Amino acid sequence: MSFFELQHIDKKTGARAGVMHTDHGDIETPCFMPVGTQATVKTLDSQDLENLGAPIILGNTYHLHLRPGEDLIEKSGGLHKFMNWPHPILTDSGGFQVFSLGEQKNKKQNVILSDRREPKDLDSSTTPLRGSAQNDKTQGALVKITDDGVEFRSHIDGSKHFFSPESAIEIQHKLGADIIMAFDECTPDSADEKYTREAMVRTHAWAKRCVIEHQKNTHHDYRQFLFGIIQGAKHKDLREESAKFISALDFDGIAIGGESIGYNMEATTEILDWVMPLIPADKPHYTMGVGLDPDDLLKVVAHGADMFDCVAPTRLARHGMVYLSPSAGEGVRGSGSRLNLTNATCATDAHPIDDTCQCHTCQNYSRAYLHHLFMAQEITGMRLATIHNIHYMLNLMRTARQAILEDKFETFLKN
RNA sequence: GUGGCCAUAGUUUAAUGGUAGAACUGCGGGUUGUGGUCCCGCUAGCGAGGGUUCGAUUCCCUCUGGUCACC
Repeated sequence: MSFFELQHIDKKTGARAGVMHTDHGDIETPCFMPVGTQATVKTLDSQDLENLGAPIILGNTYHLHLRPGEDLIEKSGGLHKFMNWPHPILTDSGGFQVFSLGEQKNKKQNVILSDRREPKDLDSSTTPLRGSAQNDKTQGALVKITDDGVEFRSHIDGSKHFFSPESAIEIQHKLGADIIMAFDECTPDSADEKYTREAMVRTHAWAKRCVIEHQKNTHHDYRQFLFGIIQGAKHKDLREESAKFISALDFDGIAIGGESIGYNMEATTEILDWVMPLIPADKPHYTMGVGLDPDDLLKVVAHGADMFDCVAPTRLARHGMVYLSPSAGEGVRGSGSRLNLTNATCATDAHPIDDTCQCHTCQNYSRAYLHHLFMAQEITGMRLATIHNIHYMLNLMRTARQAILEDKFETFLKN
């Protein structure tokens, strides 16, 4: 059986419904993938995820390599057995951390290398990303990027580490996820075109090396699928070149990465318009980092995306922010598409978060109770809010998929 | 009972003879291929009374409350 099966394309919008077949189960698309960086979707355990019906979750190579280490996880029987999750898993390669940890360091040092809101022209080609080290004792640590790979410092203890395309794939083989990602470099949008091209060419060379390394995989008796990642920032010519290059390699799926993807939705949909016609239709399309707002999922689905992940539903939940469906009227309060449970108005509100929601949290608990848990900083509040937000995203995708199968996705978008 | 010291925002505190600054809390906003991290706004204060002074949160007196020492 082939890995990906494209089942239907919505006649009006082009939105796709399909299914990915893995040896740990099928994943119906479009699908939202909850992020479980350190072998756990924060505050939840595998039983919670089972109850939510999560088809697949993410893990992160960077974090798991640093702690507890891929060797221990392999000895434990792989990620699935280690975390007692028998269903599909995807691991990110760690390439994004080069970008994101560099960003965090920059903020700590008040060095503006890349301002996401108002991009500025910077000479990034000669300025290595300042990296790692939330620990200021390791101040001055740099992420060094060469054609060989990336040298970086651990955010845990400041120790030096090195990722190459080969080692990133080898680590992911040991971790044992069903879907693994090529090692890429995510360039800031503020980088100039010269540097962005250099990074893209490097990412392409790394992609080829990842494919070669992946062919040596002998770690498991089940299949691991490898996805390539398109880069090129906001440059149309680079994006098109990258889409063609990555599509020509022997990848099982195609991802679209970059700083804008998921953050700037206008740019995201424009980039998808550029690259989608160049990507094979018989492979799944993964937009990395999309899902800050539930509507964002629908926007990229309408542009041909099949899978996406975002930390927003879980991170927002831990800060008391929960999603509200458009139909959550009926005496409930909340502005826009989400509600802050820590708001004083929730203190005496006997309603659930969302009267129309079928999740465990909304079926059993009031806003007043959840407000209390957050004000008292009780960890159960985070868990219950996380359950709600994950349910919201998964449910949104289930209903979207149904609409696509019935050629009703356009009207679905309007409601 | 006597003597000393103290009293500034809900809390802990800073400065000042020309109407007070911060931290935490509180209220609200933000959040990318995850830091339960972090960031940004806002609200909120001179214990009471009297005196000196053009003007007192500041100097003086009394009261009230707290605190320490001694008896």
